[in-house]
Amino acid sequence: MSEVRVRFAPSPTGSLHIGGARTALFNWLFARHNGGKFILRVDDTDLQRSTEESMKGILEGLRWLGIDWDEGPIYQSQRIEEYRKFANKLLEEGKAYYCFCTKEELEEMRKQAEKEGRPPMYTGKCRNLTKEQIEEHLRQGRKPVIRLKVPQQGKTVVHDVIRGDVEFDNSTFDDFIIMKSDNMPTYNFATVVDDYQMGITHVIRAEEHLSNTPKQILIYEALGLEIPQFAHVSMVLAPDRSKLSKRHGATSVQEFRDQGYLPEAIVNYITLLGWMPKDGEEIFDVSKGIKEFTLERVSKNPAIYDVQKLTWINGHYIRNYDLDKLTEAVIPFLKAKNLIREDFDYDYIKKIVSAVREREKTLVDIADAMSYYFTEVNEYEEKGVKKYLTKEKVVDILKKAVVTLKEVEPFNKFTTEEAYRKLVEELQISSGELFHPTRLAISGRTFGPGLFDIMELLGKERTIERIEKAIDFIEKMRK
RNA sequence: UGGGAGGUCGUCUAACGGUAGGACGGCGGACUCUGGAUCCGCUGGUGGAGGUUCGAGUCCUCCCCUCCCAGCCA
Repeated sequence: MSEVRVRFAPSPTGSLHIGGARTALFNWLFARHNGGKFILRVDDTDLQRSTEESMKGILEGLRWLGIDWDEGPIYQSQRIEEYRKFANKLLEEGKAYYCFCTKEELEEMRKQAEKEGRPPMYTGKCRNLTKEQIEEHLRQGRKPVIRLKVPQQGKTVVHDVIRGDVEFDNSTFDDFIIMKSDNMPTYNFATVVDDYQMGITHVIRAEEHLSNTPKQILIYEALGLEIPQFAHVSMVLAPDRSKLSKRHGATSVQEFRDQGYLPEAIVNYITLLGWMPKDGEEIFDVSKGIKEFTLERVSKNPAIYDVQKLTWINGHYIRNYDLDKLTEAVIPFLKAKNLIREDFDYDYIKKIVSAVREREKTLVDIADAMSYYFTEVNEYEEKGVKKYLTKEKVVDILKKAVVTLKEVEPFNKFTTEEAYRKLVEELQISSGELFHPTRLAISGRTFGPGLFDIMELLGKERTIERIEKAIDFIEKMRK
């Protein structure tokens, strides 16, 4: 058995969306599981739509996810002579031919088929041109495409590792184009030449290409090349079951990254779209995926991605990440919110992250939850105001809290909690009557880390100052 | 119109022809401050109709639904 060689071959015409990332990941897992090679190829023969920016984004997204490639990126646009060489071989052997049909002629065939209720197909009009006719057309400066001569009888069978044998009747194919009139290859042709020359053993890709596969097999056969194994993984669909597109909200790896998802969480989640470890445990790290991944256990169903489940998984990773690593990950989000500049107190941020991580599910949420440690509290949550700051005794309670806190030394979560509980007893009130207004005063919010954690992190001075400010607010509100 | 693939709780995914289970979500409860964290409980499914079989999510037939391909895009 030769070495496993698989490839991921994105077209640089858009972002790396989660469906593509999932396909790349399955290829990568398969390569790593089998001690083989993962090759990155770039299908950039659509010269009009391919962009450098898109290419960069895809590479960056793969790197960020940790999907490293062993060879490449190999650009199709730099291999045009290879495709032309193989096309000429087919021409010389009479297995392909020039077609001079104009776009208008092709359109006419399409309309005729529609009128007769047939599927649109090329009629084979140029299939049997004489050498003289061909030369005459060329002399006139007409630019032909090259079409493969497709056998008109028999079946082509795709032996799919995931789905089993899939049969196609050759009569359903026309003589499809392999080289365009601009002398660039079509997708099906370039793919065959590349996969052969790169020694690809398994073509693992999305199911949308299953219907293209018999055409590729016909090309392999015409060229006399050995056919790789195919595995078509199911589509990842949008929540409305259509193909992923921007109207569905975040779909790309970059967008999820910008929303504060961790690469490990995304990798864990997208692995579950069509596969699962034997023990059924859904949180696992990538080494376990590498150890257990096989194509035979890949599901055939289309999958609809679920942002809520991804978010739940992300929360798990946030709670269990190495604290320093998590702090480093949060810092760009703090900067994006202008909460910190270049000279920040790393240890202080780390302490807050540690307090905040238990209750948040994305890095954006964490940064948001940290804002009141860095900026002044100028607003209070409206529902909190109504619920806690309109009570008759709240001002007296908060004034007494200030007096009490001024005496607390050292000022940490234990001493503040002890002082607060003692105050609750003295005043003969419920804990809530003291704790809730305090939380709102010092954070502006009704939820968050433990109250005494917040106090310790803010420090004595700011805690007291904010409570006093809230007292002012309440008194003004009462006028 | 032709060809191809699929169909298990709302979503993802398990189940040698032999007990339909897990997770997320939703609902409820517990947490001597919150709850948008955590823990516990509940809820909820084999698209439909036949057939084969002692026994069908699983095998067969028909119907229905969804997706993909039929671009000189990939």
